[in-house]
Amino acid sequence: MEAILSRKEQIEKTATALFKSKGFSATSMRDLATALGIEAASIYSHIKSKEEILQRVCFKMAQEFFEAIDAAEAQKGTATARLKRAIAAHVQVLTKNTEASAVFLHEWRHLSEPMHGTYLALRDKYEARFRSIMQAGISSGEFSVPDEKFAVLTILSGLNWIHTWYKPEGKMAPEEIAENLTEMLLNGLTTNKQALQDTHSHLNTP
Amino acid sequence: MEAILSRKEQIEKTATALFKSKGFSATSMRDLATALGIEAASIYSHIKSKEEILQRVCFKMAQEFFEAIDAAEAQKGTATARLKRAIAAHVQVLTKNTEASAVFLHEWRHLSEPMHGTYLALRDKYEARFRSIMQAGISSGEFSVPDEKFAVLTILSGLNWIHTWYKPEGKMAPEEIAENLTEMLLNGLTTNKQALQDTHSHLNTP
DNA sequence: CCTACCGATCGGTAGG
DNA sequence: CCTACCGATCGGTAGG
Repeated sequence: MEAILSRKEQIEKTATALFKSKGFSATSMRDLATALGIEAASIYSHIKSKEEILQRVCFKMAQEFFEAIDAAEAQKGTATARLKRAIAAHVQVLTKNTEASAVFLHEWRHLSEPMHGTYLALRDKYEARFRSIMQAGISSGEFSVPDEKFAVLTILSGLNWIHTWYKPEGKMAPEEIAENLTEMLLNGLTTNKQALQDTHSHLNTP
Repeated sequence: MEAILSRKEQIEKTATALFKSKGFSATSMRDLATALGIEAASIYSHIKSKEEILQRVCFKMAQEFFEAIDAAEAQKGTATARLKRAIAAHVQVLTKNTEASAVFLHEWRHLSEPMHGTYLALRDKYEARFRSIMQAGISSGEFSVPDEKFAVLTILSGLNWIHTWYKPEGKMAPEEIAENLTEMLLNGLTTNKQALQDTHSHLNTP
């Protein structure tokens, strides 16, 4: 199951690991060359620039996320079911590519124009997919939420920290992570929905 | 209400804004000097090194977060009430210092040892405060959660994206943000807790 | 893929 | 706070 990587793919993979751990700007082409066991100048036989690597990683991951949500939304169902599938799909992509996901989520701001703008537009398009599920759930009465955009961003931020700790050999499988997150985000922490009212009770106190 | 800033404070404030927007590594002392209207060499009359600025920002914010949670936990109450206050306190600190918060949350990895280790230890201590509230809530039956550490990190990640969009002049006030987040995290999205069961129904289907 | 090298820029210091 | 400057390192190119 070990894929044979072309030199270009090796460069991308090694660079992704370095970009994640040191950040794009703090990673030099000499760092990358050393990690690959070659000279810095040799890298340029395979790629045009340092930024090209970042572009490839960012847009490859964008594509993966879109393909995953396309698959998740291919089946119909209640908004709840669709949201659950979208979350699971997102978690699958994140856990399958933790390093590339970290770069995708944190290093994109080092893209120069027009790629920087393209990235932001794609991100908004992706978030819009979640927003439309959210709207459907609000219309159908499945969801009750203060602000739909706010809710979507809270959900996504609840998903996007996974790459910071997920390890394939860890005790939690991707499906389990997705299930736990869905449970928390859809049903909340409290055992009964009245519990929160307690914190407002002082309003009724003389 | 405009505080008069010492030159050192001006340097820190300007550097914080640059570190947030460009990242620590991509911000040069010449960038900082230009933003301040002085020469790069002059900065060193006030600070010892570029990293010293980062250290000061990171540990000043750490202190603010601890002071806030100390205040939030000074009053007793149910775990639900304490969690709600801890969330509100965290949101207050985040919204009052969006730029410093961004640096605190994203640029700390550029700290060198031993500060890097100190930072991580402080972060764990802070998370432990939330974990202990979570444990109390589980013991008392207020909370039902798959994994307590997982739940805490999901909550914090749901809070820590706020700095990316919050504007003091925006339509949502910090208290409102805290309330919306608490509502979402404690009660979830769904109008009734049975809704999620629908997505499991295929298990019972022949 | 390497040697040899480029101009630019980096964080920081000396000395006033 | 400035001028003048340091050695180190940067991303990248020429030419093989």
